[in-house]
Amino acid sequence: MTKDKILAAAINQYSMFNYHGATMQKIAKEVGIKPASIYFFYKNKEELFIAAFQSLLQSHFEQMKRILDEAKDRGLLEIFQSLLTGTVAYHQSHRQETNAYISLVASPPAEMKQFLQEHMKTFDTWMFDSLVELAKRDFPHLTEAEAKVLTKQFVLLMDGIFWEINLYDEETLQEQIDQAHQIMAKLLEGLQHE
Amino acid sequence: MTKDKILAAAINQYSMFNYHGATMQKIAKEVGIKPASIYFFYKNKEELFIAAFQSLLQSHFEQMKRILDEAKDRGLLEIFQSLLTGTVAYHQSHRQETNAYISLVASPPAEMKQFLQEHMKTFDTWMFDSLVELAKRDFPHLTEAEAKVLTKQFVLLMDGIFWEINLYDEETLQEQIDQAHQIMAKLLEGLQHE
Amino acid sequence: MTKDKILAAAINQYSMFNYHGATMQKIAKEVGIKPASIYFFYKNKEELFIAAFQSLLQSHFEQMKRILDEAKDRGLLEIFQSLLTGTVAYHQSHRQETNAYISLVASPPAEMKQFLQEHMKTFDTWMFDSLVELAKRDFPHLTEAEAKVLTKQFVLLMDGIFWEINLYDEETLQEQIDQAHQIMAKLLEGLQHE
Amino acid sequence: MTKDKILAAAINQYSMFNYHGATMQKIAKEVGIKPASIYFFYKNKEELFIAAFQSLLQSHFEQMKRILDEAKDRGLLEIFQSLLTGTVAYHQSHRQETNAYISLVASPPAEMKQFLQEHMKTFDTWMFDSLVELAKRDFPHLTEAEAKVLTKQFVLLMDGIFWEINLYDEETLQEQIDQAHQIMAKLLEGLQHE
DNA sequence: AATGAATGAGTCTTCATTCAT
DNA sequence: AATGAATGAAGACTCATTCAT
Repeated sequence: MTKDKILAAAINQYSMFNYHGATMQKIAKEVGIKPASIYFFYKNKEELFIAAFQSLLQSHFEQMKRILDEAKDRGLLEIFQSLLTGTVAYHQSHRQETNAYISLVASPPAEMKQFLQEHMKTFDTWMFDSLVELAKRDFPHLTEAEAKVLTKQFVLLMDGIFWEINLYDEETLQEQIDQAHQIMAKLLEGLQHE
Repeated sequence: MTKDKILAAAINQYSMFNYHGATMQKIAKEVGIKPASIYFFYKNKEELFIAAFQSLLQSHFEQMKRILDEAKDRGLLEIFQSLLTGTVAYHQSHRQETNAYISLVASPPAEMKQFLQEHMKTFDTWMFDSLVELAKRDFPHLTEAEAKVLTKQFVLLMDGIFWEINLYDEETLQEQIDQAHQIMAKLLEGLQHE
Repeated sequence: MTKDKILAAAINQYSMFNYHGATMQKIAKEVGIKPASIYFFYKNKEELFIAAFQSLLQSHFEQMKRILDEAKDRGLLEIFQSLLTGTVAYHQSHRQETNAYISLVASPPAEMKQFLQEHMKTFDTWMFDSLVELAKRDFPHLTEAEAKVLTKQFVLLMDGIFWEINLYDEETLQEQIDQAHQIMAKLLEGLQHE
Repeated sequence: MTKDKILAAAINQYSMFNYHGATMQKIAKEVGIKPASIYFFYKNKEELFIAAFQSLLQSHFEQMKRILDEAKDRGLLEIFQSLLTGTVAYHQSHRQETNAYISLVASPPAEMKQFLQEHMKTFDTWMFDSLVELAKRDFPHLTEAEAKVLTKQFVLLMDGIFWEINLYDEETLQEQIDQAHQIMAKLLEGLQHE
C-alpha cells in the first residue's frame, strides 16, 4: 500500500538525513510517486513523521516483547543472552529502522521530544518490570532490591550495546555481546552462592 | 572573538536541530551578526561545520585525557570511577556540547561519516591502550588478554552510561554510575583472587 | 440538489475570499462532498463561477423587478422609498449574496469584467427607463429631461446606500435611508410647485 | 527605493487580482526583482499587504484632508463641490490606488477586516465632524441637529459617487457629480430661507 | 452520482551564498 | 570586520484537474 511505503521511505530518509534533511521530495522519489501525492495520505510533514516514529517505536517495542516472550521459559542468564543477541540480530536485519531509531532516541526533533520521552518511559518500565519478575522467578531467594539491582545492571549493559551498535563492525560488536554475557554470568554466579 | 562565537553557535544549533536544521541564519542570530558575516570567517556551511565538529571532538578528547591524567596515579577501580563521574560531570556542565556530540556520534551527517569514523577509531584506540596499560600496571600478574577483556568490559559500561546520559534524569543516571562502579569492583575482585 | 448547493457554496466562498481564494476544496467541503465531485456538475472552476455569477446577478435583477412591480401602483415618492427599503431588506436577509454581489461589482475578476459590464448596462438601462416612465406617469407635466434628472438623482442616492450597506450597522444604515427619502421628498416637492 | 516600489506593485496587483491573486511572483516581476528579494524588505505576504493597505488608506485620508484644507475658506456649497470634484479628480489620476481602495473597502480580506473597520470609523468621524463644523460656521443659525442632517446627506451623495466611480465612464460620472451638486444646492437653498 | 488516488503547475517561503560597499 | 541587497535553488504545501472505479 502506498501509505505504508511512504512511511517506510520516511523512516529510511530520516535514518540517513535526519528530520530536516528528509525532504518530501526525496521520500516521494523513494516511493516512486510525486511529492504532492504524499499529502493525500498525510496532512503534512509533521504528521507523516509522527506516524513514522510511532510505527518505529512500536515495532521496536513489539520486537522486544517477542524476543522476551520466546526466551522467558529458559534460565535468567539465557534470557539476558537472548535479549542481547535478539536485539542485535533484529537491528542488523533492519538497518534503516535501527539507524532511525538510534537517531530518534539520541537526537530527537524538538517537536517530538515529549512524545518520545513518554514512550521511552513506558518501554523502560515494561522492560524493567518484566526482568525483575523473571529474576525473582529464577532466583527465588533474591530480595526485591537485589533483583532490581541486577536488572539495572543488565539494562546498563544493554544500553552499552545499543550505543555501540552503529559504531562497531559486526565482529567487534559480537565480542562486546560476549563481554556483556560474561559480566552477567559473573554477576549471577555471585548471587547463586549466597 | 566572533569566530569562536560562531563556532559555539553552530554547535548549539546543531545540538538542537541537526545539520540541515542548523541554518546560517539561526547561527548568525545567536551570535548577534548577519548571516553574510559568517562568510568572512568560514568559506561555507560545510567548512564551518567541519571546524565545529573538529573542535567538538577535540574538546571531548582532551577532556577525557585530562580526566585520565588526573586519575592515573590512583588505583584502577578509582580510575574507572573517575572516568565515569568525570565524563558525566563534564557533560552535565556542557549540555549543548554533549547533545551535539551525542547527535554527531549517533547520527552523523553523511558528509562527515568518514571523518567521524577515523576520529572514533583514534579515540577508541587511545582509550583502550591507555586503560590496558594502566590495568597491567596495577595488576601486574594480568595477561595481556585479561587486561584487554577487562578494558572492553569497562568500555561497554561507559558506552551504556553514554547512551543513558540524555535519557535519564540526573539522579537515575547517578544510580547507573554506581551500578557500573559495582560491576567493575566485582570484576576486579575476581581478578585479585587469582 | 447538489448542483445548487455547489452554486451556493461557490457564492459564499467568493463572498469571503474572492475568486482566487474560493478554492474548489473549500467549496466542496462546504457542500459536504469531495472536490472531484464538483466536476461532475461543472466543467471547471471558471464555468462554475460563470454560473454562480449569472445566478447572483439574475436574482438581484429579479428581486429589483419584484420590488418595483409591487410598488409601481403607488406614488413616486413611495416607489422610491420601497426600492430603497426593499433593496436593503433583501440584502440584509441574504448576507452572503450581498457580499458576493458587492464584491463582484466593486472588484470583478478580470475574466468576468466584460460579462459583468454588459449585465450592469442592461440593469441600469432597465432601472433608469422604468423609473423615468413612472416619474412621467406620476408627474405628467415633467419634461423628458426633468424626469431623467430626477431619476439620475435617485440612482445616485441608491448607489450611496449600496456603498454603505456593508460599512454601516443596521441602525445607521436606516438613518441614511431616511436621509435619502427626505432628499427625494424635497426634490419632488420642488417639482410639484411648478 | 525598492521597498516603496514593492509596495506600489503590491497595491497595483491587488487592484487587479485581489489578495489571493496578487502573487509574490507577479509583484516581484512588476518591480523587476526576484520573489525572494521581497522577503528582505517584508517578512511575508501578510505584512507586505498590511503595509500596503496602511499606505493606501493613509494616502486617501491625507488627500481628503488636503482637499478640505484648500477649500475650507470658501462657502459651504463650494466646499461640497470641491470635495466631490477633488476626490474624483484624485482618484482618476491614481487609477490603481482607487481600484485597490474600492476593492479593499468593498471586499476586504478576512484578515484585514478589523483593521479596516477601525480606519473607516476614524475617517468617517473626522469627515463628519469637520463638515458639521464648517456647516455651522457658514450657516450660524443652523442647529446642531440640522447641521448633522445636512452632513449625512452630503456623505450619502459622496458615497454614491464612490460606488459609481468604477462603474461609469468619465462623462457620465461628471454628470452625476453635477446632480450631487444640484441636490446640495437645493438642500442649502431650503436652509437659507428659514 | 461520487470518490480515491494521483499529479503538473504554481504558491509562499527559506536557504546558502555572493558581492559591492 | 560587517552588512545591505540580491538571488538561484530548493523546501513544504495547495490547487485545479483527471481518471479509473
